Amino acid sequence: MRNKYVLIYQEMVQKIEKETFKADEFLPSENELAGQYHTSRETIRKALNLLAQNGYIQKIRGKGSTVIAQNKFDFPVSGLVSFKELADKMGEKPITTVHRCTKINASDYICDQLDLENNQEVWEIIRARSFSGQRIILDKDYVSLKIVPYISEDIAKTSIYNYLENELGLIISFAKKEIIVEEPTEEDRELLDLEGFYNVVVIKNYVYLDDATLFQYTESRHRPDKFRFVDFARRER
Amino acid sequence: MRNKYVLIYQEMVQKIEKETFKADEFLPSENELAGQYHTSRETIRKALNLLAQNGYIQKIRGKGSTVIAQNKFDFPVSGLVSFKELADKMGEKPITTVHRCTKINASDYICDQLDLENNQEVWEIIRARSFSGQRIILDKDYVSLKIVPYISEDIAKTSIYNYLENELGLIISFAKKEIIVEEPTEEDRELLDLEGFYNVVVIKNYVYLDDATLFQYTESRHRPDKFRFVDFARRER
DNA sequence: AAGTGGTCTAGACCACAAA
DNA sequence: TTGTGGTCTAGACCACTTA
Repeated sequence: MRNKYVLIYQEMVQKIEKETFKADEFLPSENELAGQYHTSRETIRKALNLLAQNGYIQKIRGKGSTVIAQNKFDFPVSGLVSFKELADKMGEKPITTVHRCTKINASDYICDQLDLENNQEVWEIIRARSFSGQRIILDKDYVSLKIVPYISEDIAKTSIYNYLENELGLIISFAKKEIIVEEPTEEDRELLDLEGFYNVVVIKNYVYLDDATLFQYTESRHRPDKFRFVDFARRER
Repeated sequence: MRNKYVLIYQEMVQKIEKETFKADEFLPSENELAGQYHTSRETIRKALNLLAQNGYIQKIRGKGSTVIAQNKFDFPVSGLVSFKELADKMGEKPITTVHRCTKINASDYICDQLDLENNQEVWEIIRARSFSGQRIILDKDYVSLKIVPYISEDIAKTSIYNYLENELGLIISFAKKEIIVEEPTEEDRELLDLEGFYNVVVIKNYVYLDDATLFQYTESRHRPDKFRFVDFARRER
């Protein structure tokens, strides 16, 4: 049994997506919902705040909470998502090729990115992702050996996140992300089908655990025509 | 006098940025803070949740709330920011050139983006942004005439957001944003110093008011070497 | 066992919108 | 005036960490 407010949130997401609650209509008031769910108003408010944060509703003081149209984007991904989760949402079946999955002494650049002492050991995992025969994305992962003592090529082939969370019991909590555009490296040209494109989109991802330790640095290098980033943002007051 | 929890949040942000609370150290417990601020624990928790959402702290059950290092990015902008606010943060002084600021009948494409009936009137504002003599960004704004009856070239030259919020009293609430990479158009080549770059980064922005009405569509077209997007994201449960 | 953060409650008062 | 969402309180119980 999960938290009440999360359950209410999930149920309301369902209702919005199935259009039991339609776009531009008002939800029942907080007091009504509190009655319907046999709970207190503050608990309802926690659920509604989750809906607002994730772009499902807009709360309007004195009036009520109105449902925001979802159609503008078919692909409402913002935040921290593994490649596999993301591909699932897009309904595409990518093929992963593992080019490297070995322990190395971290280069100066990687030490810097992962806040490590010089020459500490890390896992280096390099994988290409293909969609309909085209190699579109190059993922380069670096994970501290202290936190993850072992990774196999098989794991790299399926889902590292699944292994870390379900097998090792690590809890991934937040990430800092940077998106820039770069010239392709030799490695990009070799491992991707760049088809004459002169740039790659690079997503640098710094991933942190539950206890706020930085444990993974990832570069996801995309062919520019296949890159898309979608975000929902509330204005800071 | 603002809300108590916002005041507490702001005060704690100050303390984190001035390193009264240092990275990797724990904050006082929620009960202690409630005592210090002469308030209830739930109010302290609202302030701490704001800090967590914005990447200042990580809460760890059973232990406490630890301060997250800020240094990883000098430019922690995520979300909805006008060009001018953004340039201010970067400490650069851009020059704005207004190429167009006129009423037009919206094209099919613009009607589609703004959810308008055919041929409704909108403001079209096209502006180039120069940094140290280089024209780097092309901003194309479309605003429904129904909501904003008048915009002058002078306003376009300074800050439209300032005009909308402070003069017209509109309250901008949230935005949906999409980032993609495109080939430059003729217009891009004409109005930007592309310096041989073969791509532009396009940020499509759908801006909504307080009452959840869509009122503005903006395309911000960047030279790829000058584009950078930074995000902080918590993993969805 | 003691201290921490996470959830939930029942009630109060406020600011705002609409009739 | 009524109903809405926004804030705040004081207290309860729980799950987890550490000693």
